Amino acid sequence: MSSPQSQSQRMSNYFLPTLKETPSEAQIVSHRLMLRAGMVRQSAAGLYSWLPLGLKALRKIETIVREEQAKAGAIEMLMPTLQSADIWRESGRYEDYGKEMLRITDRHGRDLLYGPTNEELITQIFRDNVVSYKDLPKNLYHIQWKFRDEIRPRFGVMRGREFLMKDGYSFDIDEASARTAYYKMFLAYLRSFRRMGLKAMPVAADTGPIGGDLSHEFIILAETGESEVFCHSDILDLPVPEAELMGDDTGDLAPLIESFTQYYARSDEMHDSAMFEAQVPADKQVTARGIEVGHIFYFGQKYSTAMKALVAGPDGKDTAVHSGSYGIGISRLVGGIIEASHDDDGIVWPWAVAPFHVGLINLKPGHEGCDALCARLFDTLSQNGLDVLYDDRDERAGAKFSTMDLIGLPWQAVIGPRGAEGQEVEIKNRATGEKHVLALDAAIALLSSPPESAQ
RNA sequence: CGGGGCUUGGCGCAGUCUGGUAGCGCACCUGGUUUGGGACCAGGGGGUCGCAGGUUCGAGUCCUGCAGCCCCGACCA
Repeated sequence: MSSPQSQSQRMSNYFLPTLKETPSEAQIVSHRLMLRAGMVRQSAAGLYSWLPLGLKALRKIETIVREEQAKAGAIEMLMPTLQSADIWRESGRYEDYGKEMLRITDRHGRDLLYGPTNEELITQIFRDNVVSYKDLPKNLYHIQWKFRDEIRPRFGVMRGREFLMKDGYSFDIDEASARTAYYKMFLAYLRSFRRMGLKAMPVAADTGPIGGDLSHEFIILAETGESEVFCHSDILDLPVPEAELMGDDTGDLAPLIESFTQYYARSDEMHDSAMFEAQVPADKQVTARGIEVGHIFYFGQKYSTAMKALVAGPDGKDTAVHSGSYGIGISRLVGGIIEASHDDDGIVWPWAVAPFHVGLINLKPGHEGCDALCARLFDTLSQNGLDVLYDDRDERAGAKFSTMDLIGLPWQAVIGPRGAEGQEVEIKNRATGEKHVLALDAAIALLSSPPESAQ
């Protein structure tokens, strides 16, 4: 009964194994809630199966990233999870990477590895297929599972060993145009995180051997964040520039970027307290905890030189391309969003990444009036393109309310015998707890857009 | 990888010190009563007690080895 684009579900047909009690291994709130809400199950240290509800949230985040990458001109592709060790030997990282890299030998005795990142592979693809500056610039990305054999995986999906990441790579003829590529991604990241309902702050990051000012981490603020961040409070309230501001003529992106980078913002590893005190007025100094959800950096000719990714310039001479890489931790974001948005009763999903928009509760399945009104609401919302999770189980009211609060869908629509009588629906805003009793049409109108507080 | 802890039914736990053939709550099944914030009564199903050795008439319990998982630290998207 739902439209093709809607992914509405009846709970009686769904797979949503919720838990009343928290499994003992989960310590932080997002991990606890993801287990209790039936989003993931752990299969081994740092490895998780994504159950239907968790997968839906993951896919929504993925879609936002994909759309914003497209707007910024990046092109999607897909590279394999396993890579040949040969290209890593070429770049010199096979030896350097250490035990974090999972090394595998196939039946022929060839050395493979489960990719922790893809600079080598993309560089190989690039050099084999692009030979002229006329084909530049290019920005290629993929969204793929990675593996890093962390010494100590923890925090659920926030620091698993296997993780879903969007990683993109830009290729430019010189540093100036590479800088433009970097700026575009900087802005695309701000927009992506804002769409997910997050306040993400770009902080200066270590540029390593390359130097320069082109490396930023994007941090979302959450009390349980892994690192401490120090910033000027104004950076938190800067408006995020719209995509329309970014045509192909991007010569003047620098001022936009500077509107962010002019403020002091650093995580603990780069923090300089003397500089902080000097640059930020006391009443604007913010110290908080955050979770890194993205990292962009320019690495120049590091891989292109080592791996001979050369293109002919206008003068006919070969030069190594200038590259940058741009990562977003997609699976980590699921945990990060929950860290940033929950309460004592459960998750509070921002509209854009909620697994379903509306949780519909039938207080009395089998009651003719309730069933009919629920069916009408379910069908209409679904046909309007909304994702509805319909609790049609034969459970007590309290159990349904608790489950719905736990999984945290932005809107709850409750229909019981009382309301069915008058064709009325009780609507609850999950974030604020605010309730309204509305006639069917008014309820449909309200449920069709985000609750204000979730925007 | 250093330090600490844990492993008993799907989940949370007791039982281990002091050896005697496994228990509680939740969940699940059946029947009944309930029915707007995780109900109640009665009955029921489900566990080679992480694995492998050993001691013993007898091991969840004692000994040895191994594995898995969690926490703190160092490291990281």
